[in-house]
Amino acid sequence: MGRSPCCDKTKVKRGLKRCGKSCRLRWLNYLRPDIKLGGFTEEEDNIISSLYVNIGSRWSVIASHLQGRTDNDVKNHWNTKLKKKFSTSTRKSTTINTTSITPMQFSSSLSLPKQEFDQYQITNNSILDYSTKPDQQQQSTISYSNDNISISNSNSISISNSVVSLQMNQELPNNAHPTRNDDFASWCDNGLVMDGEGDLLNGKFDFDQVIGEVANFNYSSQLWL
DNA sequence: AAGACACGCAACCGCTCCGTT
DNA sequence: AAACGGAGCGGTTGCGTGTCT
Repeated sequence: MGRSPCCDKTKVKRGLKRCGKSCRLRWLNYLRPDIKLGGFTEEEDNIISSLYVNIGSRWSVIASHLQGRTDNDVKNHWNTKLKKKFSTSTRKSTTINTTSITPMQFSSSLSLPKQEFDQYQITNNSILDYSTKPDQQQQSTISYSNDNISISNSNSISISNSVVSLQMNQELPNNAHPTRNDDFASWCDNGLVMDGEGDLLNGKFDFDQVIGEVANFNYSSQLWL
């Protein structure tokens, strides 16, 4: 037996033949007065990309992080523009070995300015290098003027704000990995640390291990932004 | 000038979830 | 507990418009 259509347009009397469901959708996606149309900012692009890396195509969750944007709008924007931009940028990024699971060793303390994404990504690569190239562990000290991140010798990282993180890894289906307490949290591109629901986190994070570009950690304290 | 092609985006389709009966 | 219906969601389509040849 076939499935019944979502609405019966033969009963719609005139005009564009919109049923109740179509009207509702049009209101939600287009006519609502608080909706922003077009013109995505660089910051919005970054948030969308970051969330997509972490939680996948959960457009409603992603849209909930962008004021005035609908899931449909975000989805269209991703499919038409960001997907290409994103695949181009990840092709250029450093390839990281994802097969080895290596305890993360930090030999330096560092802090990072939230705004300076480029510098931060360089820093991330350096951190990853520590996990994949043990012979270089003692060689670098990185520091910045602000104190958004600090890393100690005891495999823990403190995050005082929502900050930039590790580059995406296309070889993994999802950048979120379970921690010991069965919750999820991960780094992502462009300044966010979030859990499996896409909620942003800050607080103190204790690393268990690093798998490629993904860090497993327990967060001993967490604040919802 | 016109046909082909690419792109952006509103809307549709069909599925799942969840509250109600 | 089961059935039902509405709401919400993500994938996809189709149309209008712009660009290229």
